[in-house]
Amino acid sequence: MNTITKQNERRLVTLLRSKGPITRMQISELLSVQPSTVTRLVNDLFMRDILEEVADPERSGRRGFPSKLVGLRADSFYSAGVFVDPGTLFTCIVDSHGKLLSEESRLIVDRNFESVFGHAGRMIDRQILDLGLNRNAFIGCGISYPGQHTNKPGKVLRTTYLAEWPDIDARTDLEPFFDMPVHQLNDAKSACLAELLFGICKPIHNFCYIWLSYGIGGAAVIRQNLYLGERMVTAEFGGLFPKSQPRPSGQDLLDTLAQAGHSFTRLEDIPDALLSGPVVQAWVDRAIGQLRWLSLVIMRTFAPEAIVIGGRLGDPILDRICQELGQMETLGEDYAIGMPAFLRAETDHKPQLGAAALPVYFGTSIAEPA
Amino acid sequence: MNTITKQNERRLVTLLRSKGPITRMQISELLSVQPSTVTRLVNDLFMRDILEEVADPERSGRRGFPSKLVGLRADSFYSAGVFVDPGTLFTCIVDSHGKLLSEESRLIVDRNFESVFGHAGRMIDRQILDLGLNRNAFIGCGISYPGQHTNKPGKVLRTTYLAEWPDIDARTDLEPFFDMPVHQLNDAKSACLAELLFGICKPIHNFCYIWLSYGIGGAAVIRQNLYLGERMVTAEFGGLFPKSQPRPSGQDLLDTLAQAGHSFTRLEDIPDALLSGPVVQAWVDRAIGQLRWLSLVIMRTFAPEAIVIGGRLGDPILDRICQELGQMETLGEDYAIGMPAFLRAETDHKPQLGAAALPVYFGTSIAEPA
DNA sequence: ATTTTTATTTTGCATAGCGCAAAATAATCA
DNA sequence: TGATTATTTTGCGCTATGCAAAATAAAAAT
Repeated sequence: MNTITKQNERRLVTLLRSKGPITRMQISELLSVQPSTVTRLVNDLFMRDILEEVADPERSGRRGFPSKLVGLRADSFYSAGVFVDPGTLFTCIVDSHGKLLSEESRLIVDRNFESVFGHAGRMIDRQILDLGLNRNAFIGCGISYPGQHTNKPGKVLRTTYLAEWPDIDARTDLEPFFDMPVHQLNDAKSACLAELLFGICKPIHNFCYIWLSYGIGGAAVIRQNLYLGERMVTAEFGGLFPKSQPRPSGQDLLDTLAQAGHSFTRLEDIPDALLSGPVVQAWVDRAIGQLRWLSLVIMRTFAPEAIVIGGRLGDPILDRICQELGQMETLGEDYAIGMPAFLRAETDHKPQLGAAALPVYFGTSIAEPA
Repeated sequence: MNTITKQNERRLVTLLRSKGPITRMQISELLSVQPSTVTRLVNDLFMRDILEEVADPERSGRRGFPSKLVGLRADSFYSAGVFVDPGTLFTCIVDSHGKLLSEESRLIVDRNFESVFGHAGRMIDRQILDLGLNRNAFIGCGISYPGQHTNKPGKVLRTTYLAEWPDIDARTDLEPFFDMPVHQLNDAKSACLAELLFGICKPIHNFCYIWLSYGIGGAAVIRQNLYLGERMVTAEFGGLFPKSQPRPSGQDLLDTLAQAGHSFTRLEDIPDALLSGPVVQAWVDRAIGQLRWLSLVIMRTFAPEAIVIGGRLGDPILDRICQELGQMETLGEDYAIGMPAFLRAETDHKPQLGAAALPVYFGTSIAEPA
């Protein structure tokens, strides 16, 4: 694989992903390096087929050496993603822009760890073959599933749904199934990376992600870097809610519906009629109040520019939550600092995109120094 | 001033401050650089009188080239600190280890901004003269006072006590009074830096500081770096408490005592007898419950190794709070990750030390890359 | 049509920083 | 006294990058 290792190379790639194609002069200013350094950097990455020049539509009729835009090539590398829904296995291949090139899903009948990842590996292999891609054009494979990270570095707590799974280490336990570098993060943190690299957060340097799925997860991005701490247990927003009422998770929604006589196991199964009905609406109203409080906590701790709402609750609910939070004038009584932007996640429909974002993030991004 | 600019120089200084004197081999390993690089780095800093060799008491009777310890020189530079208590001006000079070389305080009679900082500048000048120090051996002067940072970069919100003050920018408004680089941060964040550089947190890379003074402030240190975000309004823990009961601030303690018939304006005026009496004890009990909840919030967001308790509430109260929090088995019902260490701040008796820590931090520390 | 002006990009040169390998050093051990 | 050992330094070369001058390709002026 065509690895991007140098400090300034990664800074450049991160910049271009965030800004889209820009001129060499802009690169020079934004990276605080000399134009000559940009030339060498860019030429080197051209030769390695990582960057390309694209026509500048705005640039015409102006004096001086015509500037050309430099951008990331979509086909500079590819990434594979595996998302393990408790009942279904989702796999996909994306290009370096995060465009979904192929996807394949499969019901999980045998929940055994070896069985699941054996299938996942074969599904990825098949897709690479079908797309006619070169295997070593792959920067890696990302694995994601619901669960809370433990203190052990590189391990993810087994979920309640997959209770028989062992604590899994990406390198030793998963790599044999995929024959490429493997990265692993839980669903919330992976989804957050998909927004950062491929979605609505591309231009945003500091944000927090509230992941509303069957459970509630979260992630914080600081200076375009996922904040993991040393134990990966940071920004676990689900655990913050007071126990006086149930936290506004998808599981709680299912429970609420069940109590009203509508039993479903999966969030996707809730019919639209019910989603716009009074039971769900009342639940959403309560959730918005709770999430407003959570947003206050986030602003008092991380104080990000934006709070991103995403998850698997579905568009009707998440859109409304995001919209109503965004219209609020304040988050609390003595809340004096400005309101964050509330953004609706773009990539949460396909959690396998989050998984595919992991190798891109760990393989091409970098922390800016303070 | 003998500035420390190079990346590895700052990494080395940060390392030595954190670890104390260590051998060149240890430096090589801990910084992941070649021994030869250490030699050059260290020799360069020797010549600039920033480092010194100290005898290794443990190293004797062992084979091989005897290793000598390399440490920071106490006199490599000095720093000045100004802390503005609403009623009193505290100034000090410290050496590079944070040892207090001199201090001077003065009641504030004229609260006018120019008057206060005019006095502060002259007090610092006098102390430099008295100590016989060279003015350009100073890395800078730190200014600290209670208040919440605003969104405007480099500005500190004027406190309620000093309401007539304008928003102050360190560079433009304060530098004229001191004739050296000036840095400015509120009381909580400055105190946090004093613990990081001079106090109990020297060996700790990730911690959060709960500052219990007349108000409640906070700060977060991530990988030995103060986390300020872009607006400096991060980790404002005081704003997190539910409004159902008053937040456990010094002001609340004074109010509580006043209601019990004991009126004081300053926390230092509370007599010991009262501090060990039932009114204060009951207040502390309530405070511990509230701070336990705050600690849970901190662990769910920043998930630091340690939570540090400091402020101006005085030793009897703060010691007890810290001790009781540290003995708890859990922070909440479904709290599954390990307990943080609860540490009692060492430098909070002298908030001017926090101010003096600012130039040291901004002038010699560095963020480690992720 | 040619020259000038302009903004952008590239080239040549110099230097700082650091890795690698070999040498030097100062102690203990045989 | 010489061998062994751990640590530190020296010599060499490479890479990344800054700086200044040159080259480039367009518009504007002549």
